[in-house]
Amino acid sequence: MEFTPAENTRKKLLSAAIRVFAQKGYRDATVREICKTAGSANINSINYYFGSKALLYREILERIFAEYDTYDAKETAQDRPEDRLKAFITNFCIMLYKEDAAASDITAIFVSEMAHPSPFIEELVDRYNRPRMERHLHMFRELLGDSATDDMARDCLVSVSGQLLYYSFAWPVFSRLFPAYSAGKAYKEWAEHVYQFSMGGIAAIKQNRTTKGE
Amino acid sequence: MEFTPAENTRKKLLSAAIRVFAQKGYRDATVREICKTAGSANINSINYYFGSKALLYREILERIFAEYDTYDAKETAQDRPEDRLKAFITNFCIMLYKEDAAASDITAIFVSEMAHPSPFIEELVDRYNRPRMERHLHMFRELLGDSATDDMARDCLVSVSGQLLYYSFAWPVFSRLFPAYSAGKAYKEWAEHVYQFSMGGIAAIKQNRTTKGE
DNA sequence: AAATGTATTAAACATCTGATTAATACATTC
DNA sequence: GAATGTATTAATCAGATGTTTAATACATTT
Repeated sequence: MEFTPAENTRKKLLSAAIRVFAQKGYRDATVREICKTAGSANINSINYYFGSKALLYREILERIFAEYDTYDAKETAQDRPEDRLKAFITNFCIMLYKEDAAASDITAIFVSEMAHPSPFIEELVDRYNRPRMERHLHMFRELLGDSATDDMARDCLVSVSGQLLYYSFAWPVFSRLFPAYSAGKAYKEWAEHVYQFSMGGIAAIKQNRTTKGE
Repeated sequence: MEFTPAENTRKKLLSAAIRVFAQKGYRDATVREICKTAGSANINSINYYFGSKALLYREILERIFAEYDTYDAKETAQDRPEDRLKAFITNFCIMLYKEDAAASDITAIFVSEMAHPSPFIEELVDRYNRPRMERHLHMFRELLGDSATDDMARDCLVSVSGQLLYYSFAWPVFSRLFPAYSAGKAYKEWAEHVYQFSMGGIAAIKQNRTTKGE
């Protein structure tokens, strides 16, 4: 399958934009740098192919949705809540840290949205985060047992999410503290640790609740 | 104790800058908005009193160091590693989430530095993060027991830090998912949860290591 | 009272950025 | 082969931003 020259330029702009947006964030990424990264494409190219910088960014977000949706099936296929938690953690680590530059760039954009939201944050939350959050809350209630409150499930969700997201946004600090650590190499061990740590944490919360309740 | 008019203007500029930097980040904060927030101070004021936007930002970072140093004593005073962990978690939650606008603004700047570091990041890591990291690694090795490796201690440190920092940087997403949640009101309960969850997690890591090792 | 130093204001400058326009080259179609 | 539509380039615009300069007001000192 061949592409027209135009489609090639468009594709080059898209992957260049993903890289630059991931490194600089939406605001700090300039159309000039994106065009330069794409291989000396003209400044006008972005407006020609995408309409504006904002619409280019929007199209990239669309690709994030599509990419992430493919991971959901692996998670929901599991029966036992422990296995769903394990799949959730593993998938997230793969998405974030596997040595596939494209994938980790996409996630960097996603994390960048958290810290400095663009005008598209509402849509992103509605389409990506909310449905997953509902699923995960249900999963934690199963893991915590009958005496679990909604607040407990939410706190556990935050505990796990916080661990998973740490490297993504604290990397500039962490990498200076542990120069030898490579997130790309270690993501399997890290996923295993998060699972062990979280199962222990959930057990402690569950037991604490049971103790208090009797 | 009275201040000269100049000192008043300088102080007003400083607190206005903290607020604006916290909301917008270093790059997106404009000197014009800072001056406006300070009460219609002239645009030139920042260059007059601080030399430049960058030097103003640097002075604010200095204040963050001073603020955070005051919390260290409470933590290191504890004898048992469990109590130090509890103090570490509690202090962090107070710094991050207590309903003191000035403190939470300072933390927002700190977190913004993590995700999108300014040229001052090296100094910030050296002066603030590294000494604390060493202390905390030591604490986790104590909690994990003799069979603990450096990697285990580091992973547990990340697990706790990730939980603590989650709200700070994921707030734009989280607040849309849980509109009723108030980080300022709930910081005590959150600190208690992180402590329980983390002690359970540490126990699980410790036990897993012991099981494997025997 | 004059002189000096500090504080404030207003205007302008230089740079960067997203967007637009006009012109040109290329390919396809009729 | 002319006409039409697509792709690329170059030049320019309008707005925002950090900084600088010049002028003015105020306070203190001599």
